[in-house]
This record gives sequence, C-alpha cells and structure tokens, in this order.
Amino acid sequence: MVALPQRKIFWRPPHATGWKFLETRIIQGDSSPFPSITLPIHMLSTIAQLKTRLQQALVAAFGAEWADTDPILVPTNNPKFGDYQANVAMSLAKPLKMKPRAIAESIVANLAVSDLAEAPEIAGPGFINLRLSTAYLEQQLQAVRTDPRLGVATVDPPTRVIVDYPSPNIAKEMHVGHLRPSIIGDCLSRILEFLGYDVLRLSHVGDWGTPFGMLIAYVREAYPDALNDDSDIDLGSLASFYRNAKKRFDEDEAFQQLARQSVVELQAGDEATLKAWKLVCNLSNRTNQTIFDLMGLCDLTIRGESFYNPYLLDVVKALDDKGLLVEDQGAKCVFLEGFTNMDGNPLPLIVQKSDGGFNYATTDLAAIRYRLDEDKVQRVIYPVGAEQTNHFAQVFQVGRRAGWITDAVAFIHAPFGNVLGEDGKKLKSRSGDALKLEEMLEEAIAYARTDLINRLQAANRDESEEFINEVARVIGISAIKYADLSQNRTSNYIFSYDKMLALQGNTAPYMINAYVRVRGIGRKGDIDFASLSDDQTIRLQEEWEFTLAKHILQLDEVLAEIDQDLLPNRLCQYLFELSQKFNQFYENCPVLKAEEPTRTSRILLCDLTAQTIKLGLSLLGIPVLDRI
RNA sequence: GGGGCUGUAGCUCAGCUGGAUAGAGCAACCGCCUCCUAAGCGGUAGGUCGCGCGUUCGAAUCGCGCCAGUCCCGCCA
Repeated sequence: MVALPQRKIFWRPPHATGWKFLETRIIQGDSSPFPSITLPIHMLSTIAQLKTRLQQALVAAFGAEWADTDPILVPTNNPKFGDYQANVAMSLAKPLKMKPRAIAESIVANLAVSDLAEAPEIAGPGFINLRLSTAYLEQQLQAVRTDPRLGVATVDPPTRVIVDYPSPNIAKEMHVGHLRPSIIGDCLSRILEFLGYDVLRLSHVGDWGTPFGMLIAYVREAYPDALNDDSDIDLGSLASFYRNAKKRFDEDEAFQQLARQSVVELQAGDEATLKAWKLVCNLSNRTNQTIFDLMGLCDLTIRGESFYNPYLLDVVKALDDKGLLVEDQGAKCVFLEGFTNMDGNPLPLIVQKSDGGFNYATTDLAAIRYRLDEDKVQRVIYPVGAEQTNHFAQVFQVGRRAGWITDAVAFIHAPFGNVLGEDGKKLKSRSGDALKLEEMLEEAIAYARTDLINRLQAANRDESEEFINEVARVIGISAIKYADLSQNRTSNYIFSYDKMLALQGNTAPYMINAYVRVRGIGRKGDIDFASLSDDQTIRLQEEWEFTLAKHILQLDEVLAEIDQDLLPNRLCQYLFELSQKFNQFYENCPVLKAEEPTRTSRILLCDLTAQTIKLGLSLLGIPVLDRI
C-alpha cells in the first residue's frame, strides 16, 4: 500500500480582528501551536499540488531556507491571466534584494508543472500566471466522475465534532428564532459529516426551570389521571395545550401558586411532578420533530439541560478546587478577565445563584465537561445568535482557566445575525409575537404552490395534485433554507418570501432548475446516466466546456474552506456559479444534437454537473427534483 | 462608560491568507424561443468600497482615530 500524501489544515490564528466575530476560539496565548487536522488526499487538490511545486521551485532557485515561504497562490480574477496566479515574487523583492520580475523569472525557470499546466507566464510587476492544461483537466474530470465522492477526500482520523443546535425551549413553540440555528446547524453538520468527521448532533433543549411550573400545574388540573398512570397520555396539540395553560395562569391566582409550587416539587424530584414534566417534554419533542421532518433536518440527539443536573454541583466544586470561585453578594462566581461592568469593575460569571439555584452558564460548563470527558470530542460548534457572543466567550474562558478546554480541542461559537422583516426590523408577527416556525414554513410552501400553479396554467400543463404538492413543498422549504444559507452567516438578513422564491437569481429554484435541465436532456435523449461507462471520457473543446469543467473541479477547495470558517454561503456561491456556467454551456453547446464523440463527452459533462449540484445541494439540506 | 458586529451600485448581498480594470442577483432599459423546459441566455446603464490618517511595491481587505446603525454588559436563557 502506498503511503498517502498528507496535508495539514491549521486553525486560522485569531490575530486578525476581523476574525474574532466569526468564531470564538480558545487558544492559550498567541504562541501556542494550533490544533491541526491531518487529511489524507487520495486526489491531491490542484491548488495544493501547484503550491508544492512552487515551493520546490523557490528552494531550487533561492535555497532551502525559503522552503516554508508561502507562494501566495490564488485563483485569478480574470481568465486572461490563466487559472491561478502566484504573487510571491513581489513579496520577496525586499528580503532577496532583487527585482520582482527577476525573482519571478528564477522561479519559473525552476518550476516543473508541465504535467498540470501550460508554460507559466510572467506578467505585470511579477505575477506568475498558470493555466491548467487540457490533458490535466480531462484526467481530473475522469477521476472525479468515477468517484462517488466526486473527488472530495475524507479526514483521517475521523475526529469527533459536536454541533449543538437548534436547542429550543420546550416550554414554548418553536419560532422564528429557531430558523437560522436549525438551517445552519443542519448544513454545517452535513458538510462536516461528508468530510469524514464523526458528527454528533445535539439539541441542548431548555427542559428545566420555572417556565415548566405553569405547564405541570395545568397537566395536574386538566389530566389528573396522567400523574398516577404509567401510560403516555395524549395532551392534544402542543399549541392548544400552551394556550390553555397560559389562560389558566393569567386568570387564576390560585393556579399561579400551584405553578410555583410545581417548580419546587420538580426540583425536589417529586415523582408525580416528574411524570407530568416528562409528558410535557414528550409532547414538545414530538411536535418539534414534525417540524424538523417538514424541514428535512437530520435526526438530532436530544440532550436537554435536565441531563446535566447531576453534574452541576460538581462544576461548582471543581471551580472552587481550582481556586477560581469567589462568593459575592451570596452568589458563587468566577470573575472574568477582560470583561467589565459599567462601573469598570470585573464582571462575574455566576455559576450558583444566591438562592442556591443554577443558571445556564453552569449548565453550559457542565456540558463542556461532559462532552470532553464522555463524548471525547475534539471540536464543538455552537451555531447560536450573535447576541450571545459574550456569553460564549465568558463560558469558554472559564472552561479554559479551569483546565478543561485545552489546545487540543476547539470550542467554537459560530454566531449569526438576526432575521429581519422587510422593514429592516426584527421579524415579528402582526400582533408583535415571535412568528411560529411552522407557520413560516407553511407560508413558504403556499407561496411556492401559488407560483407553480400560475406557471402550469401559463404553460398549459396539466399535472397531478401529487406532483404539485411535492414540488411546492420542496421548492418552498428549499427556498427558505437557501435564502438563509446563501448570506454571510454573521450578518442580519431580510426575510422576504418574494425574494427567496424568485425564480431567477441566487435562489434554490434556480439551482434546482439547472439540475432539472440535465434530467430533461436525459429524458429527451433516453439516456440512462447511471449506466454510463467509466471508460468514456470527457473531451474539452469549447470555452464554455472549459469554464464549466474548471468550476466543477473546485468543489473540494470550497468544502475545505467551509471546514475552517464554517460559512455555508461559500457553498451557495459555488453552486450558483456552477449553475450559471452550466446554463451558459447549455445555451451554447448542443448536447443531443452534437456529433460523436462530442455528444458523449457532453453527456458526461452534463451528468457530472448534475451530480455535483445534487451533492452540493444535499450538503445544504436541499433535495433535487427530476421535473418542475 | 466598556466591548462586539455591521457600513461596498437605487435595493439585497459576494469579495478567500492584501494583488492586475471592485463582482453578482433584483429593479431599469435593449435584445434572444420553427432549436435539449425561456424557472434560461446575451447586452446597456449604475460605485468618492461610511470618513480620515497610517503600514505596504500594492489596501474594499491590515493598523489607529472618527461618524452612523445595531447587539451585549450581575444572579432569565
């Protein structure tokens, strides 16, 4: 067995201020080594290969001391400069005391890339331009085409990653606030899983504390048998259950007293109360599951706050043992470094309240310990709103100072912005409440359905009810997801059914349509893509084919970027450009009417495009359709 | 008062470790279906990259300072 080449991907160091917001990473001082992941590459990415060649050329030209110099290899922004450009010559002008152009000439003289690219060219002040050779591209296309993973390598070893989302509170219905964590968390976990990580999806649901008093009291009152019975009594729909409980709570003072009493009993571990609590949790989880199913989310492991109850006291004790705990005004706290209150005094993180109760920081710390000790996790990702940036920075800081979080692991807050209404303000319903998640999804489907029916009528097409329902559901849900994922995670975005369902532009329907076009070619030409022989090859001729093919081959680079920066919009951007390039090819290069061997070559290129779109969309959590 | 983030075309947003003429979609205007579904393609027009200073051969990108918006800052999550 041949040893596989390896490359190391380093966490990006946190020096740049622009990065702080992207991820809160815990690193002990700037000089410490960053955790690294080693990837085996069964098909070395083009950019990695070129980089290696350039480094070898640097050594050959200027000596071994330049071996670690970054060749500053980037894709060109203009096809006339080729596919990639190395900008290292300019940066070496000063240390080498040479003219950049002369440096570039020396590098090129020592550069062996004939198996990958055409003869390098030097342009401008000293740019080294590289254009991939047709033979190399065709060889790469063939390798990708015959690989179920489309040439994307898996990580080795498959380290464990926990993605913590969307963690709703069980005492409320899921609302607009859960839209982004659900979609982004699901997408990131799919991408990381595809890259070979051992992904554990945990939903840290809010299933403990005061909000349950009211609900438990209502179970007692409305379903008195439920507490003594072992059977799982049906509490009806979650929405009506909440509504009724709230009504009782608001109208009756004695009921409020009962609710408060229930909280005390719950925390004391009273069995009948626990039973009622469990019933509420089950109802909520069941209801949320139907929403997850509608959204097409991957299955989650529910590990709520209550799970960590047995570990909370130990967190406090451990902090005390480390000498971090300070009692202040009756509360047990850890005073934070770098956080001050409005008076300029150090801010505490309260881990036990003056009444002896615990709060969410304690639970988060317990979860950190559990995930390290029991789950043996290497990386934990929290896709949570940007409002909680301070909270995570604080909890991670305490985890680090307690010695739990080390350099070998990464705890990452992947923050996102708010969902805004078309008025640019935080999205709310007419009545001012948070919009219910389920209603948003249903509305998107209804919009898609109306659009579809109008279009079918305009085209004089007659389709079955089943077809219409399926397409409306897929387009509606996909549009909502894609609209969310296609924007930079860190910024707010304006939620608009009209825009996300627009049939043109950077939207889910546009991408799905590109896929449908390939399927259309298959139907028209009676081609079974699945049975295309591995021996047949793609031959690139027209400019449109080159442009499309080069883009297809960049999938692994995009996914490698997302592995590091956790920004799904990069994949959306990639797929949008892929679809655009395919549409241009489709417009300019006839497939079925072409002469052989061009015809077969183009069929293969179409199929590879479709496979790439399908895979890419699936990583976003979006399915494809054969016909729309 | 302190801190985070955001500020790029009329609108919504990309812009990767600083790199050649700052991109896309929508909206506007002009074209393209006897031809694989036009949910498509081509073109025109539109920008002091919030402002200033600095670092650099080179800055939308890095640093500092302002301005504007937004979020957070002790026992809720």
